[in-house]
Amino acid sequence: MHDDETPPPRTRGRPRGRPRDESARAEVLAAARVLLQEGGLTAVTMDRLAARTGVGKPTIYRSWPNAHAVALDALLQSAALMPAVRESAAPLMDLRKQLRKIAALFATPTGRSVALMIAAAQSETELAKVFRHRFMLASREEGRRLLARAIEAGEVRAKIDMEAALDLIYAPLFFRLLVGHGSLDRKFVDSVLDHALAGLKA
Amino acid sequence: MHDDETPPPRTRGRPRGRPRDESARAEVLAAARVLLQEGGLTAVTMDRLAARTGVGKPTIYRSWPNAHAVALDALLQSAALMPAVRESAAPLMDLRKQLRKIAALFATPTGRSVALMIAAAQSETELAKVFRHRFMLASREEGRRLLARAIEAGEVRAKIDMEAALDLIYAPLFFRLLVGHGSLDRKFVDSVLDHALAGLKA
Amino acid sequence: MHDDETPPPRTRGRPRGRPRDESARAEVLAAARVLLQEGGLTAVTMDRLAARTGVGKPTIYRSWPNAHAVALDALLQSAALMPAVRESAAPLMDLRKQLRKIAALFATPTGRSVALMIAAAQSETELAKVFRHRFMLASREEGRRLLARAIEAGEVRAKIDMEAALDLIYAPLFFRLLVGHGSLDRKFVDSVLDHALAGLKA
Amino acid sequence: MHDDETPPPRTRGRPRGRPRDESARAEVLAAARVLLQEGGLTAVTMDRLAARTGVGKPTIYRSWPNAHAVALDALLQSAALMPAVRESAAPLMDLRKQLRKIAALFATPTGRSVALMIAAAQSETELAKVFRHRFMLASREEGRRLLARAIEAGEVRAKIDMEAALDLIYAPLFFRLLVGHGSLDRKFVDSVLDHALAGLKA
DNA sequence: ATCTAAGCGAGACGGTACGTCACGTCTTGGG
DNA sequence: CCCAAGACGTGACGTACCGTCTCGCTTAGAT
Repeated sequence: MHDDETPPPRTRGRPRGRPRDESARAEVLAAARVLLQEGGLTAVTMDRLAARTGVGKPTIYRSWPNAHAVALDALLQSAALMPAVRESAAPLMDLRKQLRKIAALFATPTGRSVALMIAAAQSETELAKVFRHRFMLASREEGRRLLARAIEAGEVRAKIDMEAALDLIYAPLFFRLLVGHGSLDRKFVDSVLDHALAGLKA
Repeated sequence: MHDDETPPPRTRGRPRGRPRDESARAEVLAAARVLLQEGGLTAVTMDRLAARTGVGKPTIYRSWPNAHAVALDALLQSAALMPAVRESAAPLMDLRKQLRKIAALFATPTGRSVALMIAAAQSETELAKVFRHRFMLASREEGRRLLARAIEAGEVRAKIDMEAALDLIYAPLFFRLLVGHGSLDRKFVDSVLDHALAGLKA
Repeated sequence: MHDDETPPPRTRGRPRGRPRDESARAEVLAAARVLLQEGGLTAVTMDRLAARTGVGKPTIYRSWPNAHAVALDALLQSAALMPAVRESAAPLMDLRKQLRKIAALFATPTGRSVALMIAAAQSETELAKVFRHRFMLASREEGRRLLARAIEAGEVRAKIDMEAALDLIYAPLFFRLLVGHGSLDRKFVDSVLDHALAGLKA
Repeated sequence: MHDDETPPPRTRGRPRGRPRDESARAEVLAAARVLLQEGGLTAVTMDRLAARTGVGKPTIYRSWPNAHAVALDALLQSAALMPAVRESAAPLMDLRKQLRKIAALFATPTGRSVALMIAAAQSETELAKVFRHRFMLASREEGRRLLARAIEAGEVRAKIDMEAALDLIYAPLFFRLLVGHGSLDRKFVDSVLDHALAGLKA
């Protein structure tokens, strides 16, 4: 997924040469997941990944540019991250459900990894962008759709600053995850959304 | 500031022996500031600090537990960070002014350092707590006071969830700083505040 | 030349399958020669040979057991190495001419490669033996014939230790090549031969 | 001995800072000696030296520029290499004794290491020069003195080309060591010397 | 006027991880 | 059945920092 080599636009045919060993990639990602849990992001080192999996270091470097990239990929593969919400006829309720799911995810050990990842993603790499879009903005985009539908339904007034509104709703979640100054439970999520919507309603 | 050494309970008199060289501490912090700007947080290493300042590594370790601590201290010393706002008779305007100041700070190169610091502060050290309280929560506490005064003044209704409201207002700033998906200008700040207050007003 | 594969005892007909591409062998040897000049023996690596020639690594391994073998082969192909001396009626003069030729060869860049090759040939491989016989002992054998003829002609006394005498004459050349403590010019060659023959003459 | 740092001409006082741990250096050299015997020069790698001795790799690099340098140093420390011959009243006999000693040394496993070292010393480093002078030329210089005394004593005629004569005597030893085409026993040494001296005698 | 404890710079120490290179082998699809 | 391409596990390379330690030298209060 974070392969550093842009495949040539070979319209047909395999790319020649021995294909990469996908099982090796999978093993590396699995090991990265274990290491993430055991010791956090800093525990995910190339040397350890290679030692645990029996995969050679150059092989890992062929698929990822550095150890953080592996960790990120491992995190992204963690299933059901930021899962899409089934959209019903009540967009604001869908929004609430989505926020609750995110909060629940952040409350698990994975949440800690995500926070560390946000931290590591500060360096301006392509990787960082991928992470931000996949993790921090994907839900926000889904929220944009839901909010638009709420406007159509007349549940939210049309004249809002969509970007500001979205940050208003999603930022508090990440803020609490990063700062840890308060709980990330359903009550908090509902309260945030209630206060935000109070200013958005028709 | 982050000195790890509990001062001996010597009730009076100097502690015997050669006193610490305060000028060395200052030089180290200055060098840390330069390194932060030059190459970000990862550029602040003990070896480089020692080499640039001519201060011995053990001397630095006497005052800080690790390189990140020095960087944090350097950042904290950056004057006028999160400056207190002079409180006027219009608390909501004071709040707006404060948010604008924060946004302005985040838009400078220092903002980038702050973001990196937030990242580094993810590890659960005493240091991280200091940083979070000093940087991320100090303004929020000031906001709490302002909001309380606005309630007294009848500009905001009394029945609000203060914690949620505060996150609603402050989180978007940090969110944009960390994710960088949008500008951190006055327009954004005002819009966020307007939408938030719309749900809070009496 | 160093092909490790015994040709199948197929008495007639082509050996089945795609025949080896002889042009590939030539390209590899040419690339090896270039690399030898550019960076010496250590610059001749399989990866580089394959990359420069567009020949697959396994293909190279089919013809040579390792990179040094290719370099040696390239060196051996350098034409006119240790050329046979046309034998005249004056065997001692022929000997002198041969030594001068060797010294002249050693004084060229090729000489440096030969020295490196001698070095590399220290490991006890079949390759090393080939190199030693082809490079270091071939001339010595020619010298043996010349010396024998000189004995027949009465120019050298019969009672000599032929092996010792040959080393006496040829060793100094290689010694200077390897150690580089003195020039390898005609004057040196003549002087060595004069002193050696002084003890061998009838 | 091959320390890469020229000590400042500090006439008095220690060089500041923690002094190097000489016991670590000794351990490394000992390990190098073992590795040399076990697997020859190529077995002496930094990783193995570090692993066997418990000395950190950077520490080894502080004292030697690369693994070959360690091996060379280990070899040079091998006591009694190219030992000085006690000079008697019979310089030609002293010479003979010296040559026999060298041949005896070359016949031991150490001889093989020396040959490998000569090989490795082909690259033009400072190390190579040290090795050549210490190993290959030291005895030759001793021979120069002995030959000079033999001339004084009238045992060898005055009009000889000293450089050529020395190579005539010493080169065959190294030649046989490197090429291995014949034994390096006392008989060979004596025969070489006899034939060489036959052309040098008064 | 000593004595003595602590801080000072310098820099070596054992470690860990880095990212790269070359090795020699293996595995593809295509010729 | 050979070919190129190229991925594979191995293992060494030389470097950067880490946080600790050991030096000989101030420095300055306590004796």
